[in-house]
Amino acid sequence: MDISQVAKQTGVPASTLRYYEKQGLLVSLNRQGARRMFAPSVIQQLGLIALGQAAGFSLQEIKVMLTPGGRVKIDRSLLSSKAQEVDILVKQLQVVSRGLRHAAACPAPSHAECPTFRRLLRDAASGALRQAPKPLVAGAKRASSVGRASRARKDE
Amino acid sequence: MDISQVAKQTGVPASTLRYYEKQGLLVSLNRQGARRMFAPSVIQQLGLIALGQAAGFSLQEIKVMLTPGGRVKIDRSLLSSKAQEVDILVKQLQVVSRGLRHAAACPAPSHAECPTFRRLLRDAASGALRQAPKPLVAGAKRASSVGRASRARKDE
DNA sequence: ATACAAGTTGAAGTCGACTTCAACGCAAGG
DNA sequence: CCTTGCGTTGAAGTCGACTTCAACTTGTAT
Repeated sequence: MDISQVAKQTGVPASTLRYYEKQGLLVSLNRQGARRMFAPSVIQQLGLIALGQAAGFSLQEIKVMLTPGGRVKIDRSLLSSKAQEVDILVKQLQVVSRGLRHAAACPAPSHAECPTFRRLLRDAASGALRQAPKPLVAGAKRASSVGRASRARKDE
Repeated sequence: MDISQVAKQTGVPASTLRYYEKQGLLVSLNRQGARRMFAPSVIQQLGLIALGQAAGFSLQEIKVMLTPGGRVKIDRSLLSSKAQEVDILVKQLQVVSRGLRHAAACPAPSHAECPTFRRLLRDAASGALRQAPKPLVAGAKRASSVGRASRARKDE
């Protein structure tokens, strides 16, 4: 598959694919002339990367988890500790969600006065922020829909 | 309270407080000479900001939600739609968590072969990333522990 | 053969949320 | 008086994950 095919199928822009390769997350090799040719497995690899990102791993962290071939070679304990982190984050976000809903519903003129809100605020502040794990779902504004992709983004 | 007191009590660095003020998220006024003096309510305001950030609002979004006095003045529907987004994110993260746990537990030599993993991968990739809402908990590497003071840590 | 779309590269730009820096102000204490 | 030390400012730097750009080279269709 050439770069634009991968881009179309996965929704990951070509520039990102090149970037990933430069960062060592992807291997393409077997170039046809100057052009990259990717093995079909690249789609799996991109899925892995997406999963890793969604879990809050940085690209560099993800990199050390992939063998050159793109297979998972991970330290299982690292993985499950990350899963725990994600779970913690989930709990914090649920608190946040409750906080938002309360703020939306509570008719109190000043939320600062409402004990419920104050508690949520404390939880959200000391909890949710204090030990925030990672940039979580950062830059992923659009793009990346590895599962399938009708039409991709225009790249450079 | 002067800036360093606020910093100590909240854990938010002075530079951040100045930054927030410059961005219009905080009001300090009543300066003593050249020095900022904050009303005690600033702590509440910082809590609100922390909550907003944890919910995935950008500082600018948070700004429009606070009246100059630091009170919530929010468009309630905006709030609850944000709460929904957070809920969606929570669901996605739960998928991610399951994916991580599976990867940690599954003995298959190649995860690419495991149907369970493939499914999780697809979900994580097309779901979790595709419509990620906001930078969520971005830069908050350390700092910000509004709920507790400089010493002694209790609960979480 | 020639045009043109698509690929390649390294370098630089972007974005958000801060941090760091240099240069300077000012009040209190030795 | 003069140092110490916190405070102030605007400007610039940082970080991660990309994107965009300029300048080319290639593959393919006509």
